[in-house]
Parts: sequence; C-alpha cells; structure tokens
Amino acid sequence: MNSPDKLLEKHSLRKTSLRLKVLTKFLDRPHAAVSTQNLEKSLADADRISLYRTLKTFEKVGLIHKVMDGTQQNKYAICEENCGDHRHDLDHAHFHCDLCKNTYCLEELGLDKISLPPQYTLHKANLALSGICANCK
Amino acid sequence: MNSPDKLLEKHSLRKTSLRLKVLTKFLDRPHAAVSTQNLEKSLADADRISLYRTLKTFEKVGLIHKVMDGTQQNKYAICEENCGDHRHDLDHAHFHCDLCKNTYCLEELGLDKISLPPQYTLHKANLALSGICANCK
DNA sequence: CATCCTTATGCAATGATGTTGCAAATATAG
DNA sequence: CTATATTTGCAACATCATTGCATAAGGATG
Repeated sequence: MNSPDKLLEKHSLRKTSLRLKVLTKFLDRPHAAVSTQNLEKSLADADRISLYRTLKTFEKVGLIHKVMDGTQQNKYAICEENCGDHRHDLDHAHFHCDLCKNTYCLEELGLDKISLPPQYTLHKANLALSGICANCK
Repeated sequence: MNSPDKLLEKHSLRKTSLRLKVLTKFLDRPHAAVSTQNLEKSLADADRISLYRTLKTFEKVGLIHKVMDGTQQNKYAICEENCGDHRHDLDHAHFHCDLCKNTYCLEELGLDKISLPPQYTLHKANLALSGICANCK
C-alpha cells in the first residue's frame, strides 16, 4: 500500500515522473521531516516551481503535512495512519538534531495531556524539540 | 527596571531613537509575541533594515527572543526573568489565536514533564498551540 | 560644550524562498 | 490513437531578510 504508484492512485493524482520521485523521497524517510531545500538539492534536475506545486498538491490531498520543528525552514513529512484530513501532528512531537540537522517524529511523546486555561479552544498543537539525537551521540 | 532607557543601559547599548521605540513596543506587550511585520507597520517611519538590525542586536544581548507560534511569521517576545543567555521558552507554551492573530505566552502550561527517549539530549523545547483565545470567544 | 572616535542608521544592491500567468508537454479516458 | 484536461517549465514577480558602504549620531574625553 505504500508504493508511490498506489498512493497517487488512491488520491486520484496523475502519475507523473516528478510526483513519483518526490513521493519516493518521502517514503524513504517514513518518520522524518524533509525540508524543501533538501528536496531541491536531491532533485536538482527538476524544476523548482513544479516541486513547490507538487508539495502543495500532496499537502492538499493529505499525502504529506507541514512540520514545524523550530527551525525557519519549511518541512514536510508523509502522513501516517493517525493523520486526519485537517488534523496532523496533534499526537506527537518533532525533534530536530542540532548536529545532523535531521528532524524525527517522536511518536511516543504524546500531547494529549495538554490542558489549556478555561475559555481557550485548541485547534492545533505542535511540540518542537531540539538537541542531540541518538544517532549523533 | 523595565524602562526602555534602563534596559538599554543594562545591556550596554546606545540609546538611539529607534531602539527606544522598538523596546517600548515590546514592553507594551509583556506576555505576547510581536511579529516583524507588526513592528514594520507600527514604526512605518523607521527604516526596515535598521529595524531588522535592531531586533538582531536585541536578540544577541538577550533582551528579546524568537518565538515559534506555528505560523510562518517571525516573532519576538521580550525576555522574562526565567530566560537564560541561551535558554528561552523552555518553560512555557505559546498560543496563537486564529481569529485575532495574537500570540500569547501561557506561563501556566509547564513543559518540565517532557521525557525524551534515552540517548536524546534536549536543548530547546517549543510548544506552539493555536485555536481561539479567551478574548475572541 | 567642542572634539573625536566608535557605533548605528539609511540607502542600494543582492540573496533566499515562494507564487502567479501562460504556453507547451504529458497523462489518461474513450 | 486521439481528444482533453492536467501538469510542467519558464519568465516575471512578491515577500522577507542580509550585506556593503557612506553618512549621521551617541557618548566619552579634555
């Protein structure tokens, strides 16, 4: 079910060469976030504008979602089972390693215990952590 | 101790007209984050580049710190007592209201209970929430 | 309070990132 | 294999931020 072809089909998207390449990049890193800069470099032959449009399309149909990891860079990660149409990342944190610059999804670290002051309504929650990851230690 | 003059003096910064104006803006909103766009508008007569440089200077000496509130906009808030030289926001969350677009610091919502997987070292933590604030409800 | 030296400002130019319009190329249904 | 709707690639543009450099201003000194 997580072949690039099947995923595009599932979301009624045409299987173009760029989309397959981009989607493969995301599938290669299932629990990590990928920056647009990273994609631009690793797909240097592709058109920059088309890449941006591909990402927007993927985001709109719910294939990927934006990740805030505390850096200024825009990042995306492939949606997992628990992603709803308009709810992403409510249930886990992102950890950005200061050394290897990778961003990992920490599924274990739940956010369900957040209790806001009265009168506040919560729509989105995003816990961005940074430091040194296990690989770099 | 929180007069603009005194604060600049404390950090050995020259008291220029722009710095006093910018600092006053931050002091006016002690527990909220201010975007660069907001500052640009409210200080329309000032030079944009000088504003950016002022913010960088303030950040470097530890007068203000960057705030990630989940929006794409760059925001800053004035440092409180519990801000260290290189540690900010480890102890509270930011809430961005989808209606009034303001960002508030929620001091009550502690982050001390974060327990990372073994091998991970935590440097920064940033909890960005969004929804509807008490004022807008 | 006049002078001097350091620092900050304002302007021009440049960089990084992302978007829009439009013609040409491509995927897919029939 | 053809028709048609979608996607791509290019140019131009928009926004946000930075760098270099000459001028202006702060503030220590005599």
